[in-house]
Amino acid sequence: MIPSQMLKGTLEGCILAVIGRKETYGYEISQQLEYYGFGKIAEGTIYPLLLRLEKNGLAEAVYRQSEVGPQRKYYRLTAAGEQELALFVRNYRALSRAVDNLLQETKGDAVYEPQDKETVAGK
Amino acid sequence: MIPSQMLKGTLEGCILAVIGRKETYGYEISQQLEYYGFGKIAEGTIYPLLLRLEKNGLAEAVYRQSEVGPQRKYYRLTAAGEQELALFVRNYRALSRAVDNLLQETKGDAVYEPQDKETVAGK
DNA sequence: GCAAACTACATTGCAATGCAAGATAGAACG
DNA sequence: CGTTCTATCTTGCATTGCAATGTAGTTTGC
Repeated sequence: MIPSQMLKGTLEGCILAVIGRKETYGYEISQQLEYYGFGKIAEGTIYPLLLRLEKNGLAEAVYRQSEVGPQRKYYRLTAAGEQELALFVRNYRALSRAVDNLLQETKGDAVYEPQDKETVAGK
Repeated sequence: MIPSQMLKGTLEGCILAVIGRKETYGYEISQQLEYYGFGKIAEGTIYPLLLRLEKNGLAEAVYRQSEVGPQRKYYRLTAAGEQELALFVRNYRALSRAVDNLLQETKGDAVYEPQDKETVAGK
């Protein structure tokens, strides 16, 4: 279920993308991420991340009443947030290409030629 | 060039993939990664990671002489390392699918209906 | 009314990991 | 000898996902 280390750096961008689509709040974001196949992302991950986005000026928030529970804190992207999102997409594509290049050759398992002889040495 | 946070968790798997293709050593791995589009990965990243792989039984190493410089420490995957690599590939694919799902809808910028009624959920 | 369940947000402290900076050392070349 | 390229390693730091925990409003059932 997607190891946490692999989410580092990616999750922030993904949450920017979620917010960028439509104004939304933490609890809903966590449901969205699950829907998209990220698995259950802990609340202890999401809320601090949202606060960080706000603190860094990438998102801004307003409280609104809910008819079904406590107040919700709705986030939307700032201009800086949209730039950051665009940057994330570029970076993610770059990583994705690199990994795909590599794994593609890994599949077949024998693309590189055999190398020179052994000259063993202790380890 | 690919922010460091985004490499977390992914880099280890990629290095497993590089080693899995053919026995190789740290310095060459760094050149391979650059060739594949990962950018320059610091040596302070690669060598500790290789030591960790060895310590965790995912790779094993032998020293060999080089004709052009100091000794090289060649790594190859253990059986456990190959399993770990296979696991990484599965996890990476899962993440990749999730992000692609999300970004795909982000592109057009207006895939979600302007709702405020529930009727919720994904498209 | 009261307990449970769901919604909703937040904080604390920890663990994993990429990286900068710096050290060490062999080989080749002018 | 000094510089450059090859090659490995260590220390300490910053970032960030997450478990654990706390708070609080709303709804439902007894």
